[in-house]
Amino acid sequence: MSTLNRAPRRRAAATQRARKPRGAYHHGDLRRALIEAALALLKDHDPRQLSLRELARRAGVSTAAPYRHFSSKADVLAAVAEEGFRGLAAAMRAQIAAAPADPLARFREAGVGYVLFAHAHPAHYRVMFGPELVEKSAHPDLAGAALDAFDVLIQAIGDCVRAGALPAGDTQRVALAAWAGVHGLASLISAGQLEVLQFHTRRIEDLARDVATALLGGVTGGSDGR
Amino acid sequence: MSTLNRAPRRRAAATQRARKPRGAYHHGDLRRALIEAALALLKDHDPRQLSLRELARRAGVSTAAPYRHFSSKADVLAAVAEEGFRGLAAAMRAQIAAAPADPLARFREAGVGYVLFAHAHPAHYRVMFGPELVEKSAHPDLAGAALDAFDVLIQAIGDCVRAGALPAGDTQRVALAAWAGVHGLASLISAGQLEVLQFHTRRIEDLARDVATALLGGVTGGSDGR
DNA sequence: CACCCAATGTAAACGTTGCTAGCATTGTAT
DNA sequence: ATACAATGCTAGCAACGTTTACATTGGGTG
Repeated sequence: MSTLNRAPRRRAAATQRARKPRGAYHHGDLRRALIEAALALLKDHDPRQLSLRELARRAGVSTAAPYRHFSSKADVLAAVAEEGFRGLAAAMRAQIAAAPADPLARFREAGVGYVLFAHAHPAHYRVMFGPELVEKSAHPDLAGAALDAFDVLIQAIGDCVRAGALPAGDTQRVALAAWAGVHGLASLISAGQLEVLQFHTRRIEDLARDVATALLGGVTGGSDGR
Repeated sequence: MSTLNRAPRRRAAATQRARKPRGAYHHGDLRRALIEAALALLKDHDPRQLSLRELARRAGVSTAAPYRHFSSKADVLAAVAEEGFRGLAAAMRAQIAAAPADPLARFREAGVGYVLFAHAHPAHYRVMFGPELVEKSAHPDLAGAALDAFDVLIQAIGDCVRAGALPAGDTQRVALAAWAGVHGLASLISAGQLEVLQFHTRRIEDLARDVATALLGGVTGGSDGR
């Protein structure tokens, strides 16, 4: 008789926020408002329940209005993801800025920043890498922002190479391994996989530093960073 | 919300009510048929367009029939993901079986197997880690299958420790780093991110081995495997 | 200033989805 | 043979993404 959690009757909406500046017919910057609404929603909701209609509601416009600014829902998500990649790059840069001058340590902290961003904005992160936007090439701005973020890692690696801390000629390979490592951890976190594996007791930042350190020094026994 | 219609409690593998064969009205094993239909669909379609109604259509039953066997769409996806984790574990074990006896090499090949599975079944992989199933704890069988897959890595690491190739006492940390690394690469692949970063020219297996090797030996200069 | 038209909003509708309610049919245990 | 639990069906709801046709606006041109 366990009465499993039945899906609750579709949330009775009534979240209308007649966000209308001075009763204007024209909104002013609906495009921006929609993105903002999406970002706000993602702060504490699954990406699933991010619907175009809900965004329109929050912006105080009709359900068809968004189509004047975006060609599809995927297009909105692409814009949202683009912002996400900018935030991701910023998070990495911030973490680097707070690190010592040692280039290897800075490289590692870039990874930590990456994971911290994903942990701080899990829903946003899921949009960035979720299944709705597999074909990134259809959204050039998105691809550009993603490349920019990736570039932070490339730069950090370049600094290491220049300082002689990493072998030259390997940048791409190292960058891929680094990206994979931090993205993997971030992804496991935002997918709730860590709890399944019972890692939830550790602090995220420590886990991130562990993984980054392992990547740098190797798992076999490298006693490098840290 | 009377909710008398609960899915029948699922027996652990041992017993099963004799599966009824054909019959025009009763399907026989709808549960199985729905999962199979989902797997077939995922072979060449996005997880997005995997709808319960479509599965019902393919199984030749009405749109409400699936609810006799699953309590929600998420429940179906959980079953599908569960199969996925079994396949993932099998892929790792297969790759290990084809590797030399050296435990470190076997550990690395487990990672390669992981990535190859994700590359071979991207849509399935996306279901396994996608946003629909964030709360895995609601699906105990799923969590169990995921843990089983994780266990392949743990075992491989254990072998390394016993052979003295990895320091003892670090298993969890090493396992997390390894899982993060391979999952990250797999995830980047199945999210189409590699094309954005212009890695598409390389063979997946080589990329996987690169990352796995980097994880083992460290990026700083480890000249380990390969 | 008057006008026009492109940009931007609205309303209504279509088809699809997840899910529920109530009823029909079946296989099996009594 | 019959009762009953399991399992199917039809119909319907609310929400969604998207399109179409129409309404309102404001900036640029006469």
